[in-house]
Amino acid sequence: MAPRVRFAPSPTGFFHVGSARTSLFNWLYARHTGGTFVLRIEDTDTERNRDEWQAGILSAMDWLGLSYDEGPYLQSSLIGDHTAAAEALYDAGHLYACDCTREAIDERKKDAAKPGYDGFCRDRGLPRSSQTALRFAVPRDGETVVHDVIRGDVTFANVNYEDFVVVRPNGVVLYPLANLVDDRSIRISDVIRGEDLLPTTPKQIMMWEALNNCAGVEAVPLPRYAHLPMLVNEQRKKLSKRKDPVAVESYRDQGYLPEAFVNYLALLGWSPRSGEELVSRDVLVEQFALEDVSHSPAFFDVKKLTHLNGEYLRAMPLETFIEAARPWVAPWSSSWRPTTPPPWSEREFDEDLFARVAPLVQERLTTLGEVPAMVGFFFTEVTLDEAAFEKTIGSDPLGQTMLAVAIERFGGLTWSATTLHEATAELGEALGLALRKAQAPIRCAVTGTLVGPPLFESLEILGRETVLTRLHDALARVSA
RNA sequence: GGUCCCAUCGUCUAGUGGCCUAGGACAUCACCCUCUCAAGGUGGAGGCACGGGUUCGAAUCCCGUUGGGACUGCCA
Repeated sequence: MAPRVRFAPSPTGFFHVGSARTSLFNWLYARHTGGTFVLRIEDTDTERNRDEWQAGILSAMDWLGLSYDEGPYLQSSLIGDHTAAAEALYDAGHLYACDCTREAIDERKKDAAKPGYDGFCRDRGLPRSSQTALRFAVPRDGETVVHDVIRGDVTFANVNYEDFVVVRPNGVVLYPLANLVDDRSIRISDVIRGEDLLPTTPKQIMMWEALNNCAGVEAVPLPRYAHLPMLVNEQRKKLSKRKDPVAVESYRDQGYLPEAFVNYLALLGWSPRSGEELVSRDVLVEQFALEDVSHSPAFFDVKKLTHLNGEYLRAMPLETFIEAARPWVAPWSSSWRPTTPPPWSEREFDEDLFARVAPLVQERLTTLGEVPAMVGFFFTEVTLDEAAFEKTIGSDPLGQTMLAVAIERFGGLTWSATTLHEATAELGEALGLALRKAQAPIRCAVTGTLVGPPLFESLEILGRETVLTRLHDALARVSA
């Protein structure tokens, strides 16, 4: 039977790169096997749950192209199932009432050999009330084995587990059971999730099997488990929402492409058998195998992501690139827009002009967010880099001469990149300047900086009038 | 503290007992190309955590040590 996998985020913050990776691996597995990818939102933590986070998850998944086949199911709408399962477990004697307070437990724990709850109420036969939680009676002996697809069999001795709380005094069923009941209801066959959940898996297996033996409960086969290695930061700690730059949305904002992001994420903890690193989504789907997932944690390296992004950017057909850049260069005509607007106005911007400029910048970018700064001088006044001006013009008489002769020569020139190139070379030569030196003051005067797109093509596009004006302005600035 | 997981260049990884003088990619350094900056090309430096076994032979298998991490909630 085709696998059924699920991604079950809780909407308690920005969509996290770790979650994105988990989601991607589930998606890849489903697509590779022809299975079903189910989305379930675990929205039962009313304290931290927020609608905007939920919308954020959906939009980030959409951006990454992680399409789901079923759902989204809302965990909050499945609460009836959770309660029914808890009742069945209670009736079968797997759950018992406990009225111990945290303080009482901690007090007894002081001189106990083992930390955690000591099973104090297990045999007290307390009646259920609004003051009692329900705990799962963990077998005192034996062991539970997790048959993990990635790690092999992992054995846990049952004595290491305390009788954990399953239902709060107010009747709310807690995560370990709720999550498992939903997986049963939705008939999940393969649970692919972060390694941080490996130690709690035995609890879920115990409850799953207990449930299968309860009267009136349909037996459901245990899912296969696959625990993915963690994503860590430079300190080798699990990525933290608080301290690490993990919001997927912020990568989109900076101008990373979804294809590059997906490609990079897939390479964290997995590598295709072909050994290639630039891997299209189709090839990812074709080659992905859970068995090939690595065992050790991976560091999320933005530098490598950035490199990959540059590769994707350069590989794009020009028209695709122009459209991809739209949110950054013409946000007013885009349905989605980054937080930082371009330094020009809608009136100043010119679509056709940008189309001519685009090929000049496409190959020198790593992210789309860099576009506005790189092409700003085409659409608005130059933003002068003072240090660059001082170096090439302000304190350099030859630079000033260069500007003066250029103004004279450019005035009567047939206007093209080639002729501008030749003219500049000749003028420089006459002054004993190599082309790299000769072009610097012109570049600075016209673009404001010493680095940028190819100069002569830029001059051609900018036009004689603008170029001459800027050369004059730069010269005037010296005498001022 | 307890339980569990993990361990190849700085980083992501290839490697499943001989093909390993350990391969690739990012980052880094040098040079080339070049109107700047990129891109590209060429080359360099850089790693099997340690100690025992097993074996004719170990990065690869076993044990131990060390190191790192996760979990240990009436959050999800």
